Amino acid sequence: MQDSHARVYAAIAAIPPGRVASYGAIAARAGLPGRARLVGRLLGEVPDGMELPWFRVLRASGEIALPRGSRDFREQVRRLRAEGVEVKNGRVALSAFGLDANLDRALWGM
DNA sequence: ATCCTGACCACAA
DNA sequence: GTTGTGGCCAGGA
Repeated sequence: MQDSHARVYAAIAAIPPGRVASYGAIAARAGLPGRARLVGRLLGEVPDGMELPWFRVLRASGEIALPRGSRDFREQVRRLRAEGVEVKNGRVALSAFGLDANLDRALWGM
């Protein structure tokens, strides 16, 4: 396993229950700014058994990244709501539940 | 080596 | 809301 992969997993594992973070924010917290796609790729390869709060990772827009109506999509909504995160129309308000709502902008913007 | 794809992101129209 | 553009880069063909 690559060191970068381990750091991404650690960053995801560090999201507290009831909160969410974007792919970009996770990458940044893993010391890999600008590598949001790596996070997405890794999440697609998470083995069923692995203990990881993958459902707390959303797009920068707050949308769930999975296809609407897919089994995993519904699973993600269910698990988020189970810990108090409001999901409206496949989306979460990062301003209310996001860990670093402004981090993405700070990294790429300006 | 190249080309294409993708649980991404921001910015400008 | 919607493109489109450019950036990122691992994996597979």
